[in-house]
Amino acid sequence: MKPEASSVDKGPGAGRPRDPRIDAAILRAAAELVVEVGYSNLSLAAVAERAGTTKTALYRRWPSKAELVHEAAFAVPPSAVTAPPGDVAGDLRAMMAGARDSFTNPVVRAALPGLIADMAGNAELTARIMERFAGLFEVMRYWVADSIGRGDARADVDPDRLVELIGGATLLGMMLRPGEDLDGDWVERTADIITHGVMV
Amino acid sequence: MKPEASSVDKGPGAGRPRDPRIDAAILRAAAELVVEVGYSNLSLAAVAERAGTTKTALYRRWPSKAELVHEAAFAVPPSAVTAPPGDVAGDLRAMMAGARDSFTNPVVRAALPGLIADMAGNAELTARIMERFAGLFEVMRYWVADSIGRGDARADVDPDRLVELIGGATLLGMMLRPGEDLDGDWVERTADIITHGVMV
Amino acid sequence: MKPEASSVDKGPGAGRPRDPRIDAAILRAAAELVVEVGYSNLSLAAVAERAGTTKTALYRRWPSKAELVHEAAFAVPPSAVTAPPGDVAGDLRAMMAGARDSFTNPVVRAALPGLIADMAGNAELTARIMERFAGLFEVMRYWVADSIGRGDARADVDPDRLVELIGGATLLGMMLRPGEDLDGDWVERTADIITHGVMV
Amino acid sequence: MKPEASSVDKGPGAGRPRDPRIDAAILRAAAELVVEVGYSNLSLAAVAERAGTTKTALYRRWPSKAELVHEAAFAVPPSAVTAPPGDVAGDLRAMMAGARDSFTNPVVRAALPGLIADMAGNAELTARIMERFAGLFEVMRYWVADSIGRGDARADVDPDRLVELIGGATLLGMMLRPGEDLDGDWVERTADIITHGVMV
DNA sequence: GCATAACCGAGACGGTACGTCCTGTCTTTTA
DNA sequence: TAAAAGACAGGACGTACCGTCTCGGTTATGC
Repeated sequence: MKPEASSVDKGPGAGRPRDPRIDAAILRAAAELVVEVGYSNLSLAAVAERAGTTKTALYRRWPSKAELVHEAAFAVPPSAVTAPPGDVAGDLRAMMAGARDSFTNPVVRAALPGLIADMAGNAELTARIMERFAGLFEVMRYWVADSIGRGDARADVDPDRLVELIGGATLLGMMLRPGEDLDGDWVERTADIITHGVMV
Repeated sequence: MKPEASSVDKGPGAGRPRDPRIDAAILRAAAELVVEVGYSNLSLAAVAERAGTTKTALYRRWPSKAELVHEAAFAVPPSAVTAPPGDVAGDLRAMMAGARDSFTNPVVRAALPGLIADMAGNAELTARIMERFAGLFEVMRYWVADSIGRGDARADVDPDRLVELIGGATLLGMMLRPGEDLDGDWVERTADIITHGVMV
Repeated sequence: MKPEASSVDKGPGAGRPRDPRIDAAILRAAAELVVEVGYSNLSLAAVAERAGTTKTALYRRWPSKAELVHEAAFAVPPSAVTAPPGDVAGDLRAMMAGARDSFTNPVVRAALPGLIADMAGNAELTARIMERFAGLFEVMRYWVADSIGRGDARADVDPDRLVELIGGATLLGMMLRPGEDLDGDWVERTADIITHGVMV
Repeated sequence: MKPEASSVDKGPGAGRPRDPRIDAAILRAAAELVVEVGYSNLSLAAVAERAGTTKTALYRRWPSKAELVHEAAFAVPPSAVTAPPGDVAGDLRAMMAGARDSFTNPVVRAALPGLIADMAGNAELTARIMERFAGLFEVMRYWVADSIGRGDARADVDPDRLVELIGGATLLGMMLRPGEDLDGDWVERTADIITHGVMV
């Protein structure tokens, strides 16, 4: 049995079904532990123990620490912008705040640096993790097209670059401030530059 | 003997002096190996072996893998902008290209994700690595103040946010493209947004 | 359901009857595999797979690896001496050759050392395996009594010791020669000593 | 560093020397544990723990459980016959008792079945273990030649078969009696048969 | 000139985590 | 009920790395 990246169904099939409580217990244990000890000090044996199960059950579900932690950290993918009204400055500030909130989540914050390290040189893992954020790019493309259509944004604004700017600044800002969070002022000042960069 | 973060001189002192060729050989070996196998698969024993020396000599010089690789990767700190004339668009494009060039260096690219992981939760290491980039923030502050003074930049542009936007977008852009580099068009499109965000 | 040591019938009973072809397939697979990979490397999952069935069916029939292999190896219990005429030297040589033939069987040879190991500290298993050889002691007692009666054997020959000498020498001789077999000369020379030890 | 079968010296060499107390502690722990839990339940991690060291140190010294236990059990090789006077019956009885004493040693008794299993199919290990008993065959050859020379033994007695008979009967006798020992009567009765088999 | 201090190589040390394997049991669907 | 499939707990395996240490032996300086 090759482990599925996530514990998805694989047809009804025969055999004893996996106990879904074990899935949940492992994810919960991984989330707790990664916050407590950090990604690199996170041992899969410790996760299994806290989840009240064994390494065997864990490896049956996830092929690596990265896949497990990735799923534990991003159980709910970050949403870009929920309310899409026509206010460029407000929307960008909301996106910025959303990115800040996603990355500031304790589990994400503890897991992200390690995940980044494991992703490097593992294109497959990178792709799987990144597809979770694919929606963000899609939403941004619609938003930019809409803003241009309304005459609020310059015609040559590249939406993919915009995602990279917002996400990258948040990522780097978080890394530069171990211990502390990104406050409202930070969001304001960063969104301000981007807003002027987008507006017509 | 506590090892010095880098192999700086510590007075004449007595005793046999360190062989500087070993310093160089270790740094070279570390740079080569981190590119070949990646940060997490980099073993200090392997570095010592390729350098033709031993772990003992290595640990005498650097206290940890992170410190060693950090020094191997950033032997020359990245310069922000060399020619500082009064062209906002040109300057920002040059800074963007400079960041791109720094992060695209094979050794940096191979080492950075792992360094980020080791930095998390190690504020001391973070500080030491970050001080290498302190000059960037300083230069940016001067550049912004100058541009504002010339009436080319808006008065409320925050230079620190600007550094985070440029560096973060470059970092994230690199991470999203394992294998490929950031081309001129990428630099152009990203710098374009920032430029409009800065200009008055 | 406790499994029976061997797959004996347990009355007609209710429910679906066991498929006897599975019994045979498992025993054949166990015999083949123990020769190929040795006792300690023999996994019950592999036996089940080669037999075209599953561990469930296997464990329903035999409670442990030792019981299964024991039955696979000693499907036919070794006979002591088939023709019982009154020739001490000839009979002992025949017994010696019989022991040699039993232990030289490839399956027995591959299985025996592991079985010995599993028997140690498991008196119940030891008893079950040993009762398969109980007939040998019985036959030997008759044979010795008969030989003494005919005046061919000394009166104080202990038949149980005789069995241990013959079996033990064969066992040890086999162990000392991994790869090769015990030839006719070996049988001759060993039987010679015992014969003189028995004869009046 | 390939582990040496036994922790023999390998020249003066460089590097930190092995701590001989660790060798001793491991052997002692292995001897104790094999008696307590049996060979198959003996885990190398448990041996290391009881010895107050780690698996690493253990694997540095012995390549396998068999090699370690073999050395722990046969720290002193069994001597064949110490007093070699010219009494065939007495000498053989002494040899028999010596074999009995060797195999009855608690450590040997606990270790032997498992060792036998591991030896099977590992000719190299078999050879290494057997060479420890090579002296026995040598001594027996001298003893037989001497006895023949004195006219006490028949000329065609094969000394190697004699070793196999004595050792084999003891081995098998021990295996057939889990829990109990081989008593003086057993030695007497078995030696009696062999003595008559040898004497002229 | 010779002691001292720090270097160098080699490699063992305690410790920890890894990912795999196997055993014997249990739980499910299907026959 | 049995059969097939496969998950489950538990635990050993042998390997790899880390960062420290203990050696014997080698340079430099500095008294």
